[in-house]
Amino acid sequence: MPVPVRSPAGSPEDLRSSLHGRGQRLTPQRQRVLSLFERLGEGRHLSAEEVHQRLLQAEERVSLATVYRTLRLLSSMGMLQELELPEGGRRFELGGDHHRDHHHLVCVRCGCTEEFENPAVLAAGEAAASLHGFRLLECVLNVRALCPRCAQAEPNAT
Amino acid sequence: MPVPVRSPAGSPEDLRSSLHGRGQRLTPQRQRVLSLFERLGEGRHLSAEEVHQRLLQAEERVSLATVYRTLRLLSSMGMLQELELPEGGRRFELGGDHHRDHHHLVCVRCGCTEEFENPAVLAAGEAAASLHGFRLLECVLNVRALCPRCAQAEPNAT
DNA sequence: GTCGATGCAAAGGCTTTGCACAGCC
DNA sequence: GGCTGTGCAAAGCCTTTGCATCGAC
Repeated sequence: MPVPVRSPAGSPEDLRSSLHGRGQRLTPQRQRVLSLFERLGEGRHLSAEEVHQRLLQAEERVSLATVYRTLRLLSSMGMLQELELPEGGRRFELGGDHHRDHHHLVCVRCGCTEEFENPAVLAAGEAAASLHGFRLLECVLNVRALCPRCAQAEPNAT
Repeated sequence: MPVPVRSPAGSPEDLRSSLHGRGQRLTPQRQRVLSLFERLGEGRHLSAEEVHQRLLQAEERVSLATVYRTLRLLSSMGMLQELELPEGGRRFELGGDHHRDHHHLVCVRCGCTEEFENPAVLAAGEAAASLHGFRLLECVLNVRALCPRCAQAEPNAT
């Protein structure tokens, strides 16, 4: 295979060429948002407001409207991924290669989350999709639960 | 009615006693909302707005604010269950016995959904919960996909 | 009769959008 | 230099809340 050294997903060059392919541009704001997620590493979930705040703290001013626009853009490009965690509102994380089979254990009380993987889940999603003639895009398991600390504080089950 | 047999979950008697246990009351509005879901049967997903519209059509007027309050109440009592389908906004469905292992195939384009079950998913959720010391409440797999019709209309992937 | 529930309308988050200006290619 | 992107503020959606009245118990 040619593809020499695949540059890290989301590097400025990657981002630039992906954008140009769509007739769009690489701006400092877009770099800042993506690089924030890269600094944090995979598995960090940020809301739009948190992205905005962290950029402000890093002296990298980006307006909130642009944060929203950029999160949507990067998600549509697959560089970020939107989570489905109603407890905490909309959140985004880095979209790695694992993104089709990438699951969350969420504490419904304090909102803390753990990630895990399990190929059986993707297999179940694929089976269901093929049974109904759907084309699978992504398979997200959310396990709503109580973390050890909250389970202690709230002994009665849902 | 004597009601010798165990009344179906969510019957007026059930609802009344559950409410009274919490110092709350059985009102016509609350009956109307729950009975709407029962008429539709399990596996139907309605937004607050849809509940409101359907009640209006059935000449059972309930204000939208009360619909919201009632959906929240019934969910907290476990008689309804909130779905996590970001594509279509917040939705509710009847909370049956299957609710711990109850999954959705969602078309990201047209929003249509299919339900399926697969014990392997619950097993995966339980494994993850126990690994991290969490107490599992509910296990929801959302398979984001394209339904047959939309897949045809939009041949390119994510 | 009491106290919780309802309806209405107003307020509240969060997110998107219109517009003039800035800046990437 | 053209056309996309940005910032700001205003608008929009969905949901919740304050308050007077109603009605279940």
